[in-house]
Amino acid sequence: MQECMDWTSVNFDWNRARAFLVTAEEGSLSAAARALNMAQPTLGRQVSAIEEELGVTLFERVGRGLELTEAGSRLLVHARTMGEAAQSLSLAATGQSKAVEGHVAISATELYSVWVLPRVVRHLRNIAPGITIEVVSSNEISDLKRREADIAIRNTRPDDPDLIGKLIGNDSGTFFASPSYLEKLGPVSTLADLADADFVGFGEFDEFLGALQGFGVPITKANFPTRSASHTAHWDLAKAGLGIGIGPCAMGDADPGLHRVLPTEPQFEYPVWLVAHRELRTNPRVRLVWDVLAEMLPGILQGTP
Amino acid sequence: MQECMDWTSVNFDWNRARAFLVTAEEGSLSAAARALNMAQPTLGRQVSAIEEELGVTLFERVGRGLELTEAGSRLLVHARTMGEAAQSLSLAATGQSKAVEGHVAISATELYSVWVLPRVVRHLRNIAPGITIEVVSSNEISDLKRREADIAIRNTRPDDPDLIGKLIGNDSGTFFASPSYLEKLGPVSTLADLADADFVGFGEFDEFLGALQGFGVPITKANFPTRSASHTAHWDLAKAGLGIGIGPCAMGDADPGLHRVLPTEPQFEYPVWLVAHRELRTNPRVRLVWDVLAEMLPGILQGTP
DNA sequence: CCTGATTTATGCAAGAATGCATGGATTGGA
DNA sequence: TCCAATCCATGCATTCTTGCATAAATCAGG
Repeated sequence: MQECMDWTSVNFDWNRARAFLVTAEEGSLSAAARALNMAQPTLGRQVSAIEEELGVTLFERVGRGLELTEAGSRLLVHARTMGEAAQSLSLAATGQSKAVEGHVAISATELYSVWVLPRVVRHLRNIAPGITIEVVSSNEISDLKRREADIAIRNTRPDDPDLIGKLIGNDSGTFFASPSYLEKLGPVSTLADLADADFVGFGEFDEFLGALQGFGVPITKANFPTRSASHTAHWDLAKAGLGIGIGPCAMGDADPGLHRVLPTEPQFEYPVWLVAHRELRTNPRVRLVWDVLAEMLPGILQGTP
Repeated sequence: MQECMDWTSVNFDWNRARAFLVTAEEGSLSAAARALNMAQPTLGRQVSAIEEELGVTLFERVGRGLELTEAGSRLLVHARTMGEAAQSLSLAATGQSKAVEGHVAISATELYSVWVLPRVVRHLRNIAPGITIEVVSSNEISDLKRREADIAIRNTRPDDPDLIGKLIGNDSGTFFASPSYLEKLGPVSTLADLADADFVGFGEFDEFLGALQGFGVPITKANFPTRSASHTAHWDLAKAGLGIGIGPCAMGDADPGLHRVLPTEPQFEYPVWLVAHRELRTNPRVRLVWDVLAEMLPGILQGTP
């Protein structure tokens, strides 16, 4: 243990680093000031101050608005790490705070319940021991207004004005099948080669079939010898070699028991929304779970565990 | 790109996080105040402020001195991440600063020149494009006073009062040999089994032999059929299967062409010092290289690339 | 070309953080 | 047991930062 560390290099004003970070991310001093609930001149002075303190020009004053210099973008990555650590610190702190105790129910589709939520819940248990989590696994659009869940992960924008939503990003799904079935099927180079393939169906049958045909997959009802209303069952049936299934790209790619039928096609894109009661957002423990979900979901969906 | 990010969780006072970090690392408010060139009451108030801001008690006031609470230690890891990022930011900034341009010569032993310095130089080239680096590879104790090098990595504490030194940590070396030679040698379970082994010698012969015998290795001059004054040549001779060589544990463990002769024995421990002119420490570009070395060396020596 | 909206920069008063000096408390050793 | 050293907490004058109001500058669109 080195007792006498040299702190001179961390002796600059960290708040100015924060000013630099959110100014760069938001794109302008005014927007950053709004985001931080501060006055715009304050942020401008902080940015100028850190520029002088570090001896580096971070932004080029080009007309209205600022533009990152090359040095600024190189320094921004470190400011981002600081920001992420600050966010983690803040989240973990509100978790440790004895004020947040109680129960939070998260609703998600079946596949998300087994694919993304376990990690999130594990992390939540670490940073907020006082919170108990309930996972409501359902393919139905869970009714938040009836308190079946406090937070829901959905694939559509919420339309109810009482609900507040946050767009996390886009997830994508594609065709997967077990290696054994792919061997039986023979080589597949285009979607047209799937005319005689077996598919494992799930959910609303006609809607599903229509979507596939819209993508140029030449299939009919005869291509569905197996079928389940449960998405997890559908997934396991595909894994058992009974045909081609559909699931999130990141989930299938991470599963050694499944391979993509085609490397890139087809690509089903759908948005991922976090939804909650507008009033519940102010509840500290729901707010904590919300923030942790918003922090972790993008990484998980992009398949970077 | 999500345009409207939520910055509320990074909206706390980052300087207070810094106060928390160095107070925890230094162990007391007074020591932290000295390290940061601040007054002790200031730091005390900042720590109290962040405790109230986060709603978490970070320190237990126990007599004289503070003691981290459990929540505090859990939050400290995030503060450490912030601090490391802040240090990287600061270093990269002084590197980008156009003030630091010129030449810096680093002296190191032959093995360190090929094992640790390449990574450091690569990193330096990234964060400080204006600095050119010269690696002075020499087993001799390079004379800093004659300007053969600006910074030296040594294994002894500098005794000259004009030189300033910083202890990086301890490195350790042990016996390595190629798989082919280990097979030829047969099973080895204790140091006594090495009485008939071939060693590759290097450096001062008698001193080397004495040190080995002091470790309880039963060898004589007859055990040294091969020998080189160059440490890198000695290393490559061992890699070529000509006998047992000695080198840093982390370096040998990372080399697929070499295995340890014995899993833990013998363990040669030696300190690693960074040395420079006292006056040169104030030179910004030398200071930058010094700081980067101090930051990277511990990780490299412990074999965590 | 001109207008309106939006941005960055500056002046000034209020507020907050800082440093110094000091008091109170605890530990370790003579 | 007492003393010296060390540490944390508090009061107060000073310095620094912040926020508001406003000016100057730039871009988009009619």
